[in-house]
Amino acid sequence: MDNNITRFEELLVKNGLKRTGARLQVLEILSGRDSATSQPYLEQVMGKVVDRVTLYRVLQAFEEKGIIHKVLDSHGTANYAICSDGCDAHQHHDEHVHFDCDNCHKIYCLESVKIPVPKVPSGFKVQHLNLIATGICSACTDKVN
Amino acid sequence: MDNNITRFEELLVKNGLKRTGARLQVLEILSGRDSATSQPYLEQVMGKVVDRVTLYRVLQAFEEKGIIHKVLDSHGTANYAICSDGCDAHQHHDEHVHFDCDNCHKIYCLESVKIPVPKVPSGFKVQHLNLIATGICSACTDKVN
DNA sequence: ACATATTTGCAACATAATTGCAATAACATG
DNA sequence: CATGTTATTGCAATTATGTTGCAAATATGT
Repeated sequence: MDNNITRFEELLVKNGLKRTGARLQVLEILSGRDSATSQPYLEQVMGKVVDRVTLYRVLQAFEEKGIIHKVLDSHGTANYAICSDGCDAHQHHDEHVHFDCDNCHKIYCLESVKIPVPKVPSGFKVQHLNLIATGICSACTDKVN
Repeated sequence: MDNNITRFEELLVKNGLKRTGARLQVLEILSGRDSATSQPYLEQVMGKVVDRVTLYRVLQAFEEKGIIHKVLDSHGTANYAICSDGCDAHQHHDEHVHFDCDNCHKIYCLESVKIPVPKVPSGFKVQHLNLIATGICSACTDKVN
C-alpha cells in the first residue's frame, strides 16, 4: 500500500519535519504492527541502516510532535505506537489502556478502552492517567486452546 | 522511635534475611518518608556508607520477599515503597493507585484507592493492573494557595 | 568462641543514553 | 535546476545505569 508513503510525508510536513529516510522508515514499521514497538526492536531492525543516535532523536521528535506515544513496559523499556488522530505537539490524547502480554510480550493499545478515573483523595489534582494491564492477550489465549 | 528497629529486625528475620546495616538503613529511610523513594535518591543518601551494588541487591531481595514494591515513574526510574501488610514472597498486593506529582516529583502510594478494573476486549485476560496518575499533589496544591 | 552460610565491597564488564561537532541531505528560493 | 540555508545524520567520546564473579567480612546458630 504505497498510499502510506504520501500519508506519512504529509504527516511529517504538517509537523515541520523534513521527509527523511529514517523518519519514514520508523513510521512504516510502527504502522505495520498491531502493537507497540520496543526501541530495542527498532534498533535491531533499522540498526544496519540508521544510527542508534538518530533513532533516539527521531523517536524523541515524533513524541514531542504528538505523532507517536511512548509506553514503558514493566522493565522500563520504551515502546512506541502511532497516536490516533487528535494528538499534537501540545496535547497527547493517548489515555487508553495498554495491555502487556506476559506470554508474547506484545504491548497492545486498547484504543477503545478508556481508563476509568479513580477517586483520589481531596487535594490531589489528576492531570493524566496511565494504566497498564498485564495478562494474556487474545492471540495467546487462542493458541493455548 | 527506636521501636522501629526491632520491628524491622523482625521483618528481616521473618523473611530469612540477616539483620545487616544496609538493610536496616534502607528500611529506615523508606519508612521515614511519606512517598516512594527513588533508587538514585537512596544511592545518594547511602552512597558513602553502602556500595551501589549492595543497594541493588538489598532492594532486589526486599522486592522478592514482598517487603517493598517497585514503582516506575514516567522516566522509567525505579521508586520503592514499603508494602502494606499482606504481601509476601508469593504475592504482591500493591494494586493501589500511584500518584506522581508533576511539581515535587514525589510518588505517593494511595493505599486507599483501588485501581478500577477496565473492561477489556474479550479474549484478553487481565492478571495485574498498574495505574499511575500524574498531576499536582495535595501538598503542592496547598502551597500555591 | 567457632563453624557455616550469607552478605558485602571491589573491580571488571556490559548495556543504555547523551552530547558535540563535522559532514551530509532536504528544500525554499531565485 | 543550481545554490544557500537550515535541519538532520553519523561518528566518536562521554556519562549513566545495571550486572557478574569472587574474595573478604559479617551475622548467627551451636
